[in-house]
Amino acid sequence: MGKGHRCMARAGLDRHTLVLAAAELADAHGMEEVTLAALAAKLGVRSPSLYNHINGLPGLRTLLAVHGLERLYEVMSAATEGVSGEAAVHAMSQAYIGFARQHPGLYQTTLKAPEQGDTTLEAAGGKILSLILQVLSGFGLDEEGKLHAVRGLRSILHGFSTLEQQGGFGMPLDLSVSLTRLIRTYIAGIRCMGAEADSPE
Amino acid sequence: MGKGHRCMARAGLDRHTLVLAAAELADAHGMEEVTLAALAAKLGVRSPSLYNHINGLPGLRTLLAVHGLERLYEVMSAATEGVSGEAAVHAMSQAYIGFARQHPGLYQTTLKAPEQGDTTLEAAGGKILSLILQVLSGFGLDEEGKLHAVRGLRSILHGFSTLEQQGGFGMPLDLSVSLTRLIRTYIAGIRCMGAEADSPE
DNA sequence: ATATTTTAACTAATGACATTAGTTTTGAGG
DNA sequence: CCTCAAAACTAATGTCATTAGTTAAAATAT
Repeated sequence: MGKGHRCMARAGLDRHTLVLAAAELADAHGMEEVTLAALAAKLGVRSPSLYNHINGLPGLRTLLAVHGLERLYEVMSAATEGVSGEAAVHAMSQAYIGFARQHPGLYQTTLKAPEQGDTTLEAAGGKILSLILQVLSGFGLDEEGKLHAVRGLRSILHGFSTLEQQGGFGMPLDLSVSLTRLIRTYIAGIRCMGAEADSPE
Repeated sequence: MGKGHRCMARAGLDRHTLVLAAAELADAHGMEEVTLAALAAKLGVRSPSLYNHINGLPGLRTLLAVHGLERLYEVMSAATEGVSGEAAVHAMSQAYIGFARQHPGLYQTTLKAPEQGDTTLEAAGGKILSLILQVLSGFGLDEEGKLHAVRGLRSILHGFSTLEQQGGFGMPLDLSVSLTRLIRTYIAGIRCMGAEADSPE
């Protein structure tokens, strides 16, 4: 139904519409500007009306996190389709960084809220974890080694994304080259260390 | 007139005191709780009084970032004193992660504000960059390779810190082991790749 | 010592925001 | 047509940052 100009018909909002609009705000203006006031203005309603669909600003942030993780999983999963080994790691990494570049605000929300008992959020994160685990198969790592490697790769990808986005890399040096080299170096390390003994520090 | 000396009136506040108090707030309760209202309450004054010393909340955040970077540089520098090679990389990394663990709020501010023209902030970041560059010497990297490696190591350290702090690592696996393995793997990668040709992607 | 200047503190006021409570209106089902 | 739950609204409260203008104390000059 049409968007009334005044205090007219219902706006026909639902939770999903709110999340999509909030994601647009986040990517366009940054997460600081994702306020209920701005979201309500964008949707043509008053702020309190949003409470019919979401659980306040914290609730919206959680929904954004889940949405972001699901979208992130999609691009990562699509990128690794039919690829394996080192090529899969590179493809997945490019997809991850690309997502963060294309959706800076939404990406930021994905790390926000590890609330306890939020099964949807945990599930969304779990799918990404499984995907990375799968991509890291075939490098001769045992189960524990794979888990450590997942942490390593996630650290690399998240750290690179964050530093890139807020200009932490001030040096005039090609970012794509940096990323490719970083991933290649990490994989080479996994390969080179595979044969060695696990020397304690 | 000479402006080199301080003139303290009633409560004896100055910029440094404010920054220290704000850093305590940040580490104790998180950056969201670092408000001018909370800071003023902690210091026993009213919020507007703080404007005599800082440039509003954005100014305070910038000061916190500089302070955090300087403290971070101190621990990183101290850790690498008299060490070199792989041991220096490990020591520096442990110091970095340790700082982030001990000062979660202050660490968070160090990435916050890359404002333009802020020379003190750039200087503080530059010192850390130089230190990492120095630690990465002696691995047979050329100049460009070293710059890429700095980006890599910073990504690793920042990504690991962030994910660790907000519980992104949900798995029941020793964090110290993960970090040590990650650094060791990265260094091994640098070593193993040193001889190879720079194959394009 | 007294006067002047500087400045750090204050009070008061404004505007943005989130949130709650209570009210009206809408749209769908009986 | 009537009823009812949901979705929108208005009104109100409280927190926060920020600005303007005031007061008083410390530092400095006379």
